[in-house]
Amino acid sequence: MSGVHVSTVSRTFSAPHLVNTETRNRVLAAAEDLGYRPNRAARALTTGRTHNLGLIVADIANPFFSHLIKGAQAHARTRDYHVFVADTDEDPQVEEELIQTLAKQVDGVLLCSPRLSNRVIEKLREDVPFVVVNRRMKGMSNVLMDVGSGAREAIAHLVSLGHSRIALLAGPAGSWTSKEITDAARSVPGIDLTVFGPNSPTEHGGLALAEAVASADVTGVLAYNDLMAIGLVEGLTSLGVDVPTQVSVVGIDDIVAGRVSRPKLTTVAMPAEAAGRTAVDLLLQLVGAGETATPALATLATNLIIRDSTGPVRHELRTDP
Amino acid sequence: MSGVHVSTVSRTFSAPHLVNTETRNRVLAAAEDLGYRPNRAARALTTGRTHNLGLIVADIANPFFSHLIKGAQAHARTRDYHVFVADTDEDPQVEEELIQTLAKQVDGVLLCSPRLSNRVIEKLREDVPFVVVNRRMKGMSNVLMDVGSGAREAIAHLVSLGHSRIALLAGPAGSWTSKEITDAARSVPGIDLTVFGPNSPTEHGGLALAEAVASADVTGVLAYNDLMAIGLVEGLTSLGVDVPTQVSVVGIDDIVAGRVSRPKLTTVAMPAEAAGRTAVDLLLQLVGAGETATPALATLATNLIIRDSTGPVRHELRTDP
DNA sequence: AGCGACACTGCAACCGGTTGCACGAAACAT
DNA sequence: ATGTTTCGTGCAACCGGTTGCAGTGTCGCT
Repeated sequence: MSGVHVSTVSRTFSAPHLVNTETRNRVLAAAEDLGYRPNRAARALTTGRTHNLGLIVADIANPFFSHLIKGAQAHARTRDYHVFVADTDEDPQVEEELIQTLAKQVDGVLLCSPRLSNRVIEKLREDVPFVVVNRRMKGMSNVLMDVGSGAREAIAHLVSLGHSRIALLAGPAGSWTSKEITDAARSVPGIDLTVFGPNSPTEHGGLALAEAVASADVTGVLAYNDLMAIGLVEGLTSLGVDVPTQVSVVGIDDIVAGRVSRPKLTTVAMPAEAAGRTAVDLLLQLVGAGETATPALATLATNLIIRDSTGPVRHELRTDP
Repeated sequence: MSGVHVSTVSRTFSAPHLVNTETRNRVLAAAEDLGYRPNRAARALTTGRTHNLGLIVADIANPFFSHLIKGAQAHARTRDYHVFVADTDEDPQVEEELIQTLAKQVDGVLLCSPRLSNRVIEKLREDVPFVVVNRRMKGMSNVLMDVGSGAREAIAHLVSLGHSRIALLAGPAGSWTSKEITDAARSVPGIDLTVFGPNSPTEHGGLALAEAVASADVTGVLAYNDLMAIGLVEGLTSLGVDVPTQVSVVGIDDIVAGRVSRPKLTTVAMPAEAAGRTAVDLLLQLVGAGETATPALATLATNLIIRDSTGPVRHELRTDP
């Protein structure tokens, strides 16, 4: 209605300095009037930039991921990007489909704790730039938590309390983090380690292991995440095994539920929000640089939070029957 | 490479019956070979259908929403739709921007527990079809939880335990659910109700109210959600007020943290996953029907789950000083 | 007055598909 | 053998923007 060519309208929004102030104002006024906003999808057709990022997680209900998501979304917003989140339900098949669908609708994808094989990820990478969180992949940008040293710290804590027979509840198959934790635990000398898994990384997964843990000859447990640890504690308690006097339990993640459950959960805190922010930074860097991009690696520190689910081993109760 | 016109390729994917079986196979083979997939965004330009839905929540870290999201995503997937989730951080401003950006990239939006005013929502509605969850809006499709009767049931439970001086911890300003709960509570005869709020619907929000609740002359509390209830219990406990012997607390939502916190939280369960599924159904119905759509209303039942955070009032302790 | 520089703005091709229409060939009917 | 369908495919316009190029008008300078 302002009687100008579409290209002028276009420039008003994407290159304001190229259009006369007065014309621009007229266009803006008309746009305001008609409630017009440039169509991002159409723009993406020619520019190749959607100004959207995709974020894929295995389980949106896992509080660890929620915080990562919040960090990523808030940070992306400050860079005029939007983050679309999708949940794979721990299903590698769904994960792959999701990436392919997302590929053309976003400028880059944050892949968090993928369950896919490295090979498939390498292939998908041709379709869209990636930053992989919680998995080390050569030649790609990664955001990692130093979960190995977190696990070692947790086990050192158990050892310092006198525990030497320790169980490790592994996470899901395909999880890099789970492998990392397992390797770290195995590398600790002088302990007797039993590994259970792979398991579903949920409260239910922990609950299901209660009997096995109770009948195994262990006094300390490190779980793949807090959800499992909480489930385990619940299970042990209902079996009449007290935490921490009979078994000490350490989780990983530091989610709210761990702080309010009783006993309060000792855990390895993961900087989820920071990871989300960092991942967005690396991804935008990658997107901006195009083909020439150098993959970057960020490793974030973890730290042990000692609460009430761990305590000194009681030797007298653990003599032979 | 298969030597056919683009339009034939297009038809191979969007109208297979129009193309010769043999040609189709050749195209599909070539596509497979080149890793070609139709660009959804480009398709959307002409068809007006992106096959994407947007889902907007106030706080993705709230477990109630996580389950709603999972329900919606899983259900949408079976209809060949994808759901993009975005978090507003409880900020109406962000909520509005998000809707506008999403508007052209999705076929419809699920707006969950909006903080925006009805007026603004009515306006935004011209840009994109909506289904509003947890808010009654005339002329629009809604998915509601019968939170009013849930609240009445919760209060009846408290009354049956002998409580009559009851506190209500309201939710955030602008929340329809909060208003609904408050109205329901006020409509219960024979109790002495104190309303606190509006409050931040988080653990921290509940924690912050502990002192006020402790010094108010109440023996029963109904909180806007479990997160607040958990925070309140934490706060009361650290003030030396025991739950449930001195104060009984009821939450709303039935999140995991409530089941593992001690005492286990009595709560009004909300069918979050079902709500997500239902909302997707209504939205697709709306999208399919275009302008002629009749708005639908779905109300889902809630139910009281009695656990350990509520108990009989102890009259002897509550005599005057 | 004449000329180049500069600031705007319009033109048209393009992004990657979709779709109504037309056309040719094969199949069927008369 | 000829006329009529039917089927399969190509053509070209279009969706809503972006952008290189060219054209116009204004201004300053010699």
